[in-house]
Amino acid sequence: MKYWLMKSEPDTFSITDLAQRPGQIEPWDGVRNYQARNMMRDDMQVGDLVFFYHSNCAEPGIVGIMAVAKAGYPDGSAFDPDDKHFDPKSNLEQPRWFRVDVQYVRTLSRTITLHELKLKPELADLALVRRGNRLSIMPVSAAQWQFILALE
DNA sequence: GCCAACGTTGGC
DNA sequence: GCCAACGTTGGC
Repeated sequence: MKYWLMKSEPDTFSITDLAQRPGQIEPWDGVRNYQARNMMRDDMQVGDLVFFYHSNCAEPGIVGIMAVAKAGYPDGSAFDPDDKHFDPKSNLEQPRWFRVDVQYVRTLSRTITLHELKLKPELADLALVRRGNRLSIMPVSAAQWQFILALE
């Protein structure tokens, strides 16, 4: 089993939104970055655990845990001309973008803030805290996962 | 709202 | 293949 971290702007989609979805499952679509695409398409498996990270908000940080409920499959939002994330270069025969389904696991008792994570030498290699990082999906090692959870 | 850091696009 | 222009991300 692997561990991941996925960012979302809470104004667009928050951990609370996920918890209120039917079955508490949500397709994680609209990702238009090749590195993130490759991870969803090739590496994320059912049962993998994922930190839910709130970005671009008053208190950026990890707010909850979710699980991969469905491995990578073509992101249909790329085929829909009315969708914000429509991409005319993606098609059914050769889909360019992929998504996974995620399922709510739990909300943390508090937000583990980006500020706090940056202060920990143990997390120096975590992509999230590295300068200039903009990846919206990133791997988390088992050691990093356990360390972060122990901060809760 | 600002802006640094990236990623992508497209002319050449 | 280079690189300037442009668009986006996301902390602050």
